[in-house]
Amino acid sequence: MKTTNNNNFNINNVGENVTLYGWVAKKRNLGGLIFIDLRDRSGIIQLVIKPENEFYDMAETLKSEYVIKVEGVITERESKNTNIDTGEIEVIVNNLEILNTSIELPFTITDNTTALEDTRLKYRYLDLRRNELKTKMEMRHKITFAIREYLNNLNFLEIETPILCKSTPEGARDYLVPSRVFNGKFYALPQSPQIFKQLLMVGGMERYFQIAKCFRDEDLRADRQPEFTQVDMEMSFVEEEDVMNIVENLMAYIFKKIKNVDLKLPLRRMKYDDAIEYYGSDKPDLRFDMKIQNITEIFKNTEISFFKDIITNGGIINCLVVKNSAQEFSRKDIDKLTEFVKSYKAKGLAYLKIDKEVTGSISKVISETELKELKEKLNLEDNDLVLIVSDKYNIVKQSLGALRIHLAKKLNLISNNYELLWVVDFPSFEYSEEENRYVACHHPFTAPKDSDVDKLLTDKAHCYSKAYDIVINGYEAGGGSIRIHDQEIQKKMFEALELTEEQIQEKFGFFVEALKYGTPPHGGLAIGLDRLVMLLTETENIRDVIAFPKTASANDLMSECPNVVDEAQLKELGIKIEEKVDYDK
RNA sequence: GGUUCCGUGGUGUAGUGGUUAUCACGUCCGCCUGUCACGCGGAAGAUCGCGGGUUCAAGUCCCGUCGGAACCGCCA
Repeated sequence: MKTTNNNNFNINNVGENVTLYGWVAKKRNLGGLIFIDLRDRSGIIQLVIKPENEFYDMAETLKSEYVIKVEGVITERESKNTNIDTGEIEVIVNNLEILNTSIELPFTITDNTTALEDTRLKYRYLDLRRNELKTKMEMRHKITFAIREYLNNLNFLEIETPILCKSTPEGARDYLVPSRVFNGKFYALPQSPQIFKQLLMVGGMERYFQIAKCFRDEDLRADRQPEFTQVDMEMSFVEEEDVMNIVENLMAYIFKKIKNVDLKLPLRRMKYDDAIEYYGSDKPDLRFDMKIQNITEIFKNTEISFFKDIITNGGIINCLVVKNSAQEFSRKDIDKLTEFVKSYKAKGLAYLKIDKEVTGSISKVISETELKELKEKLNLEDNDLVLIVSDKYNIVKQSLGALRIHLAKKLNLISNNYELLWVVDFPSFEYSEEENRYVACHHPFTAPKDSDVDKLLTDKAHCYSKAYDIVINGYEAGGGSIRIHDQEIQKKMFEALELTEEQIQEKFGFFVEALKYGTPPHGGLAIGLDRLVMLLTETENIRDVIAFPKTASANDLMSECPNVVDEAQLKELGIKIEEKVDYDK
């Protein structure tokens, strides 16, 4: 097979005869002399066709994105172009063949395209020809390749698990696939290979990994697609530190190889409760400081009525201090921030601008003692801005946590470093206001801390689990846990979740059965590959790192899926659509 | 399910209720022998997403709908 690589050539190849294949990226016809930028995956090389050349007329007919084959001689350029790698040379063409033509393009294939994303999504195959996407695809490949390399060296086996699975109503909504053989029955696409990887441990595989496609029928976000890829891992005979150790070393390997960044190991461990307390998030962004500060105590005897009400009702008062920025925030800016925290259910945003004379929403009502204590506790200086939310614990933390990120972006406080950490000691349960009971924070196979096993039934609020998330720059890049391998503890866990014996059998019967046959202690983790690639390619949009992504409403603008199917197809599956929506008009 | 923003030639845009709907790139035609964002001259190209309403008059205002983006809910 002939392969060419335009970018392989340089000044040392002058005089060589070469055969090149590629796309016409640009034609510059000077009327007697034609230059062509020939593009392949590796880059651009300039072709020259002179008037005396027998292929001159053919060259004149070339248009953007025609596919051509040329033979020619590598020659040193008269005038160099420092913008491209091959800028010192050009190819004097002595044979030209048009392999294919192209109709006019919807947008030009260029680095700084003006075309908006929806246009580019519709013609994704053209967008992929642009450097930006091409580089990201290459990067994604390099990352997955490095992962395979690393895990293979650690004796992991790559094993595929089913895509057609059993639906379980817990967690995210399933994508369902109707069964033709069993009318009325459905498969579900996996939300993750969770159960299978644990069964592989029961099956004695000891160390497993998979670059696994996962599916969740939930609404999308800038960093969330309905189908995405996890680097799924599971190991036998491990404890929390073993898993974290392997994964952070894998990360270090990737960061070194891809970005030449040296990670300092071991990575920092932060308790979940602390992450919430100081950063208002279980995925804190540590690239800037600005912790959430608790100032409830200062206002315990306050006369400020809405603070008083909050405290009486068991709420808290917390704040963020924006250093040396008070003057930058107009009343209008503060109003915008208020709207921002309101979208996180906070009732409002009180603020103080520190200066010789303190101003701001509560400056008239705050007592002298309170102000003095506040200044001391927060080390306030002139031109500091104090932003205060008072409400129920969760609302305060969540809104200030989000505001913290918002402000950092707005004020450009975020450093260029990569900040990785482990968030550990997740609670086993969280209270569901809706259901009026405790529900599992993670899946029901997550092992509780050894010291908390006794609390499973008696003190759910203080029961913590052997779960850990790896966080990079404020993104949850991966998460996992040590699983329950002891049947008695598993029974207790089901009991804690108020599952009846029937429900357990119906949902996880085969799995609970498997646990009885000498299940080794095991645990694992799944890395969100798309997010990892996002972070390493420095984009904030998950679509940028997926070859054929879906839009925010889970459409594929290119293939136009999902689509309506044949009546006959539905009939065969025994499916009737009750309300037909006419999507065409 | 909710909130906010967006939709105008192929692409990206301008457009205080009354214009022949702006500009740039691209496309097409002509000229041009060292360009690389080539240059110069000319031309074509738009049911202003769709439907309804208000008005003497709607790209512009209102309602709905479809499509796109971000966020909240959701994502065990």
